Order: sequence, then C-alpha cells, then structure tokens
Amino acid sequence: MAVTIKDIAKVAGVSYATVSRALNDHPEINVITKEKIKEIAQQMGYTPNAVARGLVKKNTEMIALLIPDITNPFYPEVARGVEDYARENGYCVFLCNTNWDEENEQKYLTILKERRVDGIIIAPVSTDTIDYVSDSKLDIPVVYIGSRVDCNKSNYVVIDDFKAGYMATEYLMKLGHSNIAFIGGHDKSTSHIDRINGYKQALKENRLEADINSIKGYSFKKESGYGTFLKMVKNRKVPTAIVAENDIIALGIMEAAEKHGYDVPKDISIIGIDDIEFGSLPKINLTTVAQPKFDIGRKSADILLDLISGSADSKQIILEPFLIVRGTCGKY
Amino acid sequence: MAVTIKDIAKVAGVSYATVSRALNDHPEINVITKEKIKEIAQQMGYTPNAVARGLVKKNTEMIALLIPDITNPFYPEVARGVEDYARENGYCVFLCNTNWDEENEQKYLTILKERRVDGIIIAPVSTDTIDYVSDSKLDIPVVYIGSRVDCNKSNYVVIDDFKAGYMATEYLMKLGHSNIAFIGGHDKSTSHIDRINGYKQALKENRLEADINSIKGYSFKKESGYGTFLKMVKNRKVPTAIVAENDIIALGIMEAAEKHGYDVPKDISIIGIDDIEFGSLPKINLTTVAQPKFDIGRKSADILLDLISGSADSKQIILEPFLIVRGTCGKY
DNA sequence: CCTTTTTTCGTAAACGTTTTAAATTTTGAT
DNA sequence: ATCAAAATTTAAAACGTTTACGAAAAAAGG
Repeated sequence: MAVTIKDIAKVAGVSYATVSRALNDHPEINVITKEKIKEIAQQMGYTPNAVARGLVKKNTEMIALLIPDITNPFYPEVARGVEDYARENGYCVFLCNTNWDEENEQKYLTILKERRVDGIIIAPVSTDTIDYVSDSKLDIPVVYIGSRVDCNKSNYVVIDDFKAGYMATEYLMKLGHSNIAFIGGHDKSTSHIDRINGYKQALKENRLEADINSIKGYSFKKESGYGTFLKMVKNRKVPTAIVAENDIIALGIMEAAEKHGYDVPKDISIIGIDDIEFGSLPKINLTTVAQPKFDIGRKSADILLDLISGSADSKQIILEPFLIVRGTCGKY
Repeated sequence: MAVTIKDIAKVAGVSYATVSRALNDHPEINVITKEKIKEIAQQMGYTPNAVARGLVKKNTEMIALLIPDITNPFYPEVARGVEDYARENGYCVFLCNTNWDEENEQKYLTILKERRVDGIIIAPVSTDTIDYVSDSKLDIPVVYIGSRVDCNKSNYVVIDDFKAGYMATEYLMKLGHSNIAFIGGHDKSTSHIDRINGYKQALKENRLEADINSIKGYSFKKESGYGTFLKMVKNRKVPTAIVAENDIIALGIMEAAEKHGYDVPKDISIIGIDDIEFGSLPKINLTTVAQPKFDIGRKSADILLDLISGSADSKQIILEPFLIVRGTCGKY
C-alpha cells in the first residue's frame, strides 16, 4: 500500500518521468513544478524504493564487511571505521562473520553476489578464497584488510607488519634484552610471516639469535600464549623478553608467567602487537605496537568506494604501526 | 553482462516462467526438465538477482541492527547472536551505529525504510525514536533490545534488570555489607531505573538505606565511575561496597579506588552488571551479574523473523541474569 | 476411443523505478 | 507574427524476476 511515483504522478497530473526527475533534482526540470511535486510527495508520505532503483541503476549502494568474528576485539573498531565512511557516502554495510571458516567465507561471497552488493571488504582467513576472488568468478570490487594479497591487481590496506615486529624487538633490545623470544599464532597469513621477519631482522642487526615459538593451527585465544609459555618453563628456556604476535597472545603469556611466579616486567618483559582496547586498562597496562584499526576500516572503505565509482585503479595502502609504551616491559 | 533467466530460457528452449520454477524447485514442474534447466544454469554461471526478486516478492530478506556503537564491548556478542540466527535463515544484516545520537537514529530509520529492510532490531538511545516507531510512520517490524518499551504491542528482549540490581545487592549483603552504594549512568533508560529499583528493594527488605550516585548525562566511559568515586572520597562518604550499573562503570570505580589506596576487595567490594569480556581477565576478575548477550541477539532475531513471517504477534522476552562470582567482592 | 482429471508449460502482467528518444511548450529574436 | 532554438514534458522501454491464468499435453477412467 506504500505510495509510489505513479500515485504522485496521478495527483500532480504529470508523467512518472517528471516525478522521478523532480525528486532527484534532475536539471532538466522546471523549478516550479519541481517544488510542487516535492510538496505533494511530502504530503503523501512518499518513501522512495531503493530496491526498484537498484534494479534499474544496477547498483545497490550496499557493501559488505566480511570478517572472522566481530567478537574478536580487533574488529569492532575496524567495523566502525568502515561503517562511518560508508554511511557518510550513502552506503549501508552488511556485517558478515565467517567464524574463521573458509567454507563460510565462500558461501557468504556467493550470497553477497546474489544480493548484488557493490563491493566487499574482506579480512581473509583462507588463501583459497583469495584465489576464488582473484579468479574473478566473483565480479565485485574487493579490498582486503589485515593481510597483504599480492596477486595481480589486488587492493589491500594493512599495517607494515614487518616494521611492527621490528619495532617491538628493537624496543626490547634498547631496554637491554638480548634473549628475546617470539610467540606467534597463525602460520599462513602474511601478517604472521612479516612480523616474524621483522623480529628476525632486528635481532640479526644486533647479532642476536632468534627463538620462534609458533602455535600450531590458528587461534586467537589467550590459551595459545598461555600454553606456549608453559612449554618454555617446562623446557627451562624462559627468555628475558617476549614479543607476542598479538595482544591476545600477549595476555595469555602474561597470565601464564604470573601464575608461575614470574613478575612482569621485573622478571620478564612482554610486548604485544595490535593495541586492543583492554590492553589499556591500568591493571593490564600492556606495552604494544599499535595498529590504527579505525583508520584501516575507514581507509579500506574509502578505497572500495573509489573502486566502485571507477575513479581509481588498484591500490595498496600500508599504514604505519606505532609503539605504545606502557608497563609490561622493563630494563634488563 | 551477467547471465539472466532470459538467457537460460533461450538456451533451454523454454519460457522464463519455466526456468524460474525450475530454479526455485517449484512443485509445478517436470523433474527431468528441472534437472536439465538447472544443469544449463550451472554451466552458464547463472547467479540469481536478489534485487529483482526482492522487487516482485516485496521482501528483501535483509534486517538491520541499530545500535549505539559496536565499539562498546557489550554489543559485539549481541551482534554475533543476531547475525548467526539471521544467516541461518537466509537473511543478511546491516550494521548501523548511531553513535548515541538520536538524530542519527532517526536518520538511519528512514534510510532503512527506503531500502525496504524486512525488520529492525534496535537498542534505542532515545525515547523519541521509540515514539517515532510506535507512531508507525515507519511500517516495519521492530524488536527492541536492552530496554523495555512498554507502549502498545511492542516487542523486546531484555534481561530482568530489576532482578539484576537486586541480585547484585543481595550478594553484597550476604557477604555482610550494610553500607552499599549504587553508581549508575544513564538517567532515562528503563534498564537504569529497574536496576536501581532492584537495588533499593533488596536494601529495603533488610531495612538498609540506599545511596544512589547517578552520573549526569549519559556515558559509557570508565571516567563516569572514576569521577563519581572521587566525589565519594572527597565527601568522606565511601561505602564498604558498591554496585555499579554496568561493568564499565565498575572498572572506573576500581581504578579510582585503587589509585586512592583502597584495596579491592579488602577495603571495598565492587560488583558490576553485564559481564563484558574483559571483566574475566584474571587481572581484573570482576564479580558481576551477567547478561546473556549472545542469546539476547539471537532471540531478538528469532522474534523479528517470526514477526516478519507473520507467524507471531508481539512478544516480550525477559531473560534471566546470573551471578558470576570472581574476585572483587569480599566479606565484611 | 472419448471424456475427465491431472501435470506441465507458456503468455503476459506486475513489482517501482530510471532513462532514452521523441514530442510539446516556451523563449527570444527578428 | 514567425521561426529557430532552448527548455520542459511525455511515452515507452528497460532492469530481472515471480506469478496468476489459461492452454496444451499427458495420464487416468470408463
């Protein structure tokens, strides 16, 4: 029963086309009839139908944000950045959680294609879906976040993960540490690899030896850091400092360390990467290398919209990480 | 250039209608031609156009989640709950942040109406938008979360906030406290009022006096709890226990207390409400009355979809809060 | 083999817009 | 008053589906 353009046309005594032009401020229309029509539309309580418009204009002004899990403290800020920029530009954004499952990831992609979203921002969990996208069975602009995707003409916005790993390690060395371990999570993502390489490089420049403890499988749970540290004490190979691949792992390490009588930062220094919100709580006070999460979201939406409007070719953005010194690292 | 039903029809040598029926497993079709058509569609790489379908079927299978800020640690789990249920039932969900602004809230509502979403889940910040909705200028099924909306025929899912306030206070009294204050946030929401009333009632039943310190304006920042506690020490009216309206405020109180030499829980007990994720960190270890956030999201989506399918009238769901005992409350 | 019922399929309209091309009106100058 | 040019409007097609209705074909019953 919603009032339509047809209805307005009847009341105003003009054709559909005129009404459409009036409501869209089309230049080819007499300003006085335009006002009259707008008035009538207002009175009749007209609400334009975006679905119909989408059908003829072949764009929906919808984008999607495809992430592993909004519950992971890294993503809400990213999402906020994306949504802010999208809304400012008239776009709505679908929130899509893949639950770290590549099958879900691909399922969602075909759903989004059916729905004719104009573009997608993906924090990919699987390289398979990257292939799927770049093989362009999907035919929708995509920008990746969180991990570099260096295949042909891909778009992404990431931080310089190498630098992040480097900075964390460098900071620890400046504090006097020479026995520095790295505890990581995933073993496939570029961010994982880059951070490790940054760590290695920093050590190498000071002729120190690397000690990398990666966790099998992919997990963002604290337990990962916790368990790995436990192994270290079992093997009597506890370093004086640890760079954790991310803050959640750092938290796990801290818990394990303190439970086993190690004082942080007196006995052991721990630095994370990411800067998730609860690291800033005074009781946690985690020293970390921060990612500009909000900016990552916002910038990725920016690029995506450019891509959609065709006003830009592929773009790779690498943002700068920055050190946040708090209380979990001490001098050696 | 996407392949359409028309194209398939041509190749298969049948009418549009037949193709449509085949692809939708319509009963009125020969199973063998159905298979043939599906085969062809597959081969041609057909992707149904949900926009066109939405136009004729007058539903979009899209819903929206309208919340103040996904960055607030309360909402990600809720969002996850609604998205999970929605996806399982073929719906996609728009993430809409209002940034605690009622103007944004209403703007978003008209946008969502234009887009013809089938339903909306709202965590309302303003009673004005509730009026706006119930005056049904909007003509879309709505379910509220977080605060009761007791106007005619509204749908909501909340926790029993009265009980939450009551339980928190009761627990403190059981520990021997008799000087118990309440520090709250918002002064308008039903959840705020109910929690206070629960607190009062519990005290009343034990003939104790209430001490309510509400924070002017609305804020979910820690600073609120922090500042209010500071006033207490200034006025030399520090109680032995405090129930905080929510966990974030509780955190602020804890910080202030410890900064001023009060040991938690030895000198002062603090209990929150909500159970946000970082309360569970060992270093924080906040005792709290929990809300089933995921269930709130999931259940609200459930109700909304029922509403959309017309298979149910209005529903008010009140979920049970539950006590999580950790380390911030001690015996007196 | 004819009639009736049941299956299956095709025609055409509908959903609510935008847009192209053509028709009409207005304007401005002579 | 006349005519060309500019401004405004209209008619109709298009976007890609679904669906009501009727027609044809197949199956069933006698």
